[in-house]
Amino acid sequence: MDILAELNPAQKEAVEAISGPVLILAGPGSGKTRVITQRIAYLIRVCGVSPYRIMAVTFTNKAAREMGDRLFGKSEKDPATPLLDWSKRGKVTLGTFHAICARILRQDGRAIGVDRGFVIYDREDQLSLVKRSIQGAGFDPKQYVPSAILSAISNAKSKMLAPSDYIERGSGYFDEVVGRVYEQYQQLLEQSNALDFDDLLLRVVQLFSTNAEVLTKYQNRYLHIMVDEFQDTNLVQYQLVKQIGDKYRNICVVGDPDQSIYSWRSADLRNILSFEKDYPEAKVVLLEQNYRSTKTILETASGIISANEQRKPKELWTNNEPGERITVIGTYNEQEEAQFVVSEVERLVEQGRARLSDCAAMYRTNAQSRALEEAFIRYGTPYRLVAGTRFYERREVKDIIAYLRLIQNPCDGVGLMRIINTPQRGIGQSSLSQLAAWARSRGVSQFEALRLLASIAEDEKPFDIRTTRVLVGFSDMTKELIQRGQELNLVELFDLVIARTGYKEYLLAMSDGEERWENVLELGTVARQYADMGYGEGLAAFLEGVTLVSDVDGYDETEGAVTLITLHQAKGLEFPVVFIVGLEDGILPHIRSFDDPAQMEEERRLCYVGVTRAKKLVYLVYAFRRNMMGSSTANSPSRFLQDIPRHLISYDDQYRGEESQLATGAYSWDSTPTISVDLPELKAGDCVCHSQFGRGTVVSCHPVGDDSEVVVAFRGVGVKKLLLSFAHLEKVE
DNA sequence: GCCGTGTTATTTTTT
DNA sequence: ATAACACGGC
Repeated sequence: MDILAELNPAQKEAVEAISGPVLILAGPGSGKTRVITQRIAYLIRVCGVSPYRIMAVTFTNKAAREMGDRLFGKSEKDPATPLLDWSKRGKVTLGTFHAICARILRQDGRAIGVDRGFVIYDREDQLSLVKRSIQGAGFDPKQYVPSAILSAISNAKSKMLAPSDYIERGSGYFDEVVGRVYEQYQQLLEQSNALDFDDLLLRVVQLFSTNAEVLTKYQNRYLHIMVDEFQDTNLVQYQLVKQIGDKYRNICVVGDPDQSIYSWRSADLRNILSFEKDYPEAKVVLLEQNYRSTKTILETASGIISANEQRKPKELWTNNEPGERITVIGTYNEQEEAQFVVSEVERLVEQGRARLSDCAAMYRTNAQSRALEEAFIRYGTPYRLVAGTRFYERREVKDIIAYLRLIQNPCDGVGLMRIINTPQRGIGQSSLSQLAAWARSRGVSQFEALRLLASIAEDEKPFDIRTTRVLVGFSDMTKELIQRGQELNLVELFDLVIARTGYKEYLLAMSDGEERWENVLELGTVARQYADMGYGEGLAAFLEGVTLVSDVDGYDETEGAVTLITLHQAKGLEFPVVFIVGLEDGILPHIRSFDDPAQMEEERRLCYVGVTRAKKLVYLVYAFRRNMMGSSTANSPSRFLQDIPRHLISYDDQYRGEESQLATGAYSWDSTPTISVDLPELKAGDCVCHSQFGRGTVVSCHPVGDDSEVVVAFRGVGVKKLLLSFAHLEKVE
């Protein structure tokens, strides 16, 4: 197969420009992922570059996996003809910055004192460490918001400021506090043999700048480096690319300034400018032809983004059909908004114009998903929430992970504190502070203190008999787990942890215990994938995997359900039908960005990203009233709507400012059920089956208009209110 | 030390 | 509206 066939001239240019730095500015839907994959294939197949010498950095794990699938096939016997042999998969360095850096540090971190067994702290772990650091630095933990301090610390790290730099540069009281806490925080991290997300990157930069030998090794290896979503990289990431690519300078970065939406995570658009400055010989390729959207959608998006002032104008164009006009619609409140989305989806599906999986509803904040979910449940329309309570953030999942983490790395202080009394074993606050004080007086970590406690003679124990007994009991248990861990594979170890801690019984005693236990079992399924790796190796790989996952990683577009997703998560995805809800001033743009023009522009880009996800149909929905945190507020339609040329909108008489037209019922949709199968007669106590929720028992059933509202308690799911005509309930005997 | 109740902050987005 | 958190009684 000719790799260059079916590429347009600009894409071809981007693929063929293999020597020297390249900057690809790629508009939405311009085939940039395709260009990157073809480029890799071209390097290997046509130019004879060893796959081992290529690094490709993606924004999410999912993007990495997909790129791998496209290049090498999904499995050894993938029927689709991939561009390259399956055997070459795994030879290309392919992953997120964080995953790649974790790998480098396991390999070579020793050179700067990073122990091979390090664990990675996620945001929750970080927050708990910040709380401890606030205290450790001598401040009142109630006086400061840990998340604010954490984000200041993370910001500092993204700018490569060490605690001492930060304290030196800081001005004012808050900076002083942050600096001191940062100092403590970093110290605690080191004691715990742990790295946070920022450290993963930072330590590699440090490794490379202090250790010429290691740097040279990587520089010699990576003949070609490619970075996707370059507009969302931060300073450290840029530094990293520069370091590794410095020898061959075959660096290809791909991005779109208009889709930069992560400045709050310290992503810095200036990286694109710096690139042009640092690599003046760089070839710049513009990908401006859009293959994704209709003309109407593209023009809508252009209308929205053109209003940004800090921006280089560019000309996107498409050969696609003009398509249908977009729909702008005002509803009374978020319930009506959600109802509109569901009924419109149902209408499109009935008319055969879309499948459920073709549709996505996007929103600015996670909280907005609730109203949508409720409507989808009531109508019985299958949906898929991309980030509910995230699986790996669930308490029970994190507990088990903490046990496993402690086995890999007994220094893990945050993990230890998490599980030392979970399940409860009588180690309360006072025991803990005694232990902490004793550990400090001995100059050892708390975990070491436990070991020490177990070993000293009965009559010399520093605590009372009861406290000592529980602490030593815990110490013995972890000791056993760590020892047995040496000879067990991950699944056996997993089971042993649960058996030895009584975790199952602990969960099942809770009211929602079954559901939680299922989550633990689910985690066990994940662990199974690592069972055939050697001890340590499997455990480390598992822990790394579960910490670096993102929500979109588990997202599967083939599922027969509507996607509910934040605008941020939607980046890089596409759908035939897109609903953006909450198009109101205060939501999108978000109220927190009102006072900063730069942030305001980012909100606009976010809106742009949403619209450009769509292939065929776009619905922009806003609500007149919205309940937020308990109270109801009235919002005006988003200012972004005003920048859409009128002739592109099919239903635009709503938001011209006349409040009377915003009343409920200003639009209509078919509220009568169109499916006229024989509905089952249901009464309390009946067993029913639902396509999504499975088996359940009817709690109550009463008529509402010519329909019935059924309340069902689903096993392991909870109690749901459903409309009989929509829910597709089947009666089970 | 545990468990219940009342109080409070929380919500912008996440590798 | 909800969940984490603090406080007080057992």
